[in-house]
Amino acid sequence: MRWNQRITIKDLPLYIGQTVTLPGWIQFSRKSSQVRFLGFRDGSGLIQALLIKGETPEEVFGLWSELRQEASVSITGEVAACEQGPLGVEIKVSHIDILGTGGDFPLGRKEHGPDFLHNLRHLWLRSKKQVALFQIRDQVIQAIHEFLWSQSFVKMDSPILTGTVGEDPKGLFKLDYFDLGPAYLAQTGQLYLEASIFAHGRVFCFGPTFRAEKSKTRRHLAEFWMLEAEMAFFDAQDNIDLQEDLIHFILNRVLERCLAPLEVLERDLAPLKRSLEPFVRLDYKEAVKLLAQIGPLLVDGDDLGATHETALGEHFGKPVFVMDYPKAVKAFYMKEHPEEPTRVKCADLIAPEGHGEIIGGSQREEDIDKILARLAEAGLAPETYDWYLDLRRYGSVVHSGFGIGLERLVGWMAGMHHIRECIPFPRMMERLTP
RNA sequence: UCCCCGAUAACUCAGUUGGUAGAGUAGGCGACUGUUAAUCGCCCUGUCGCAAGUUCGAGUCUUGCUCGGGGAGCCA
Repeated sequence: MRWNQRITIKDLPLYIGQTVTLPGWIQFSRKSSQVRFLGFRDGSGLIQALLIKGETPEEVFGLWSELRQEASVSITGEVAACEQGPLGVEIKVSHIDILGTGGDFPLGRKEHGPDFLHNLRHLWLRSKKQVALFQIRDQVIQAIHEFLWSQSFVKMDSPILTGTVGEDPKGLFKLDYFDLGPAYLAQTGQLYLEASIFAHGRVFCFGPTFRAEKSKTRRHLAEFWMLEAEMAFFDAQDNIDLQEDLIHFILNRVLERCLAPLEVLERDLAPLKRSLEPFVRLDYKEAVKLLAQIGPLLVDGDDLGATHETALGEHFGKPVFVMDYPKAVKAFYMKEHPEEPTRVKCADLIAPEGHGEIIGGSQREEDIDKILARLAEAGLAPETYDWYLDLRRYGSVVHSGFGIGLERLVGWMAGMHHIRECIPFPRMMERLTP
């Protein structure tokens, strides 16, 4: 049988009354005197398999002691309708082949601490909630690609090894690169995307990003996946409109296709549905005024901290764009505000429920002299950016872009407290294995 | 880098004024006619993170170290 003709668990509702053979793993087992139950998983779904005394052959019934959690087995049996379970079917076992034994699987069905779970991440991924979480992550990734490709974006992968320092000379992972001295793991693909818009108009990249910051919070990882998009002839307003449409598209997709995984994770859907409304758009100065009333106080000119973000998210109960920050707290490539030269045309999107900033974006400065001045202020060597400055020398245009932290986005939608669970193998300050 | 908290059975934790450790879960055996974290009975499980100090005596008090958790800053 060809691979694509195999029967898997998700197909079983179509096979009621028929006998099928399925390979998979035992998720759990329970028994009473007359009936024994196996939770059986094959990657496409989870189903309950029954061994019934007097009905199931004795030699199969006698295999019980070997049918331990995470043993791999091939099960043959008749598919029957049943009330319980998401698929509404179960399988009455007539034969079992043991493929691989289970042993004492270290993860039980009870509570475990984060350190223990992360040390066993390679096994933890098999558990029900983790399976649900990565189904959601996968849908988010698919939705991002679908939306952007449907809007004429071209995927232009950016380099991971880079010699140019992106924005922050600190916080970079450094390594030796042949005879050329130090190389760095990319913190952003933005400058490369800016180069690409002149060829393709609208581009994006989506890949791992590395930050050597010694961050120990539930919102930070040393390695995370970032979607970055860059658009020619988009001003700050267009940029925000696009971001809002993209997030709405992803959210609709998750609410359409991920209801079962969201239920497994016990995600309250009300805040997600509320986020289908238009997002709040708040000028930085309005944010300062609002925070003066609702607290915590934000000093005019300072960057927002985590507590400010949480307060704004709680106040509105849906995502909030905070726009046009002070120039001093933002990167050199952001476009100077035409009316207020102390500010830049940027926006961060803050997710509700304490999930913090999930998008950072801006219109880019297209005036080469202003960029040179900003580089000098920041103490960055202009010759390092010579190729980037070429983009302003040859056909410079209005353009904008943004970056989305995938794990933060997934963490918000799935309602995860900590984003370290939202990536298969998290890389943090004190954790490099598995 | 800074602040706070923690480390006791395979896991999650309790452990009183300092007197050599206990529960639940997991595991083993048994019971139970359909279980959903099943339930019930019995049994098993210890370098109390490491090192030093105080003391007749330290899981408990002191110091140092290691590891972990939460938060800040930075950012996505």
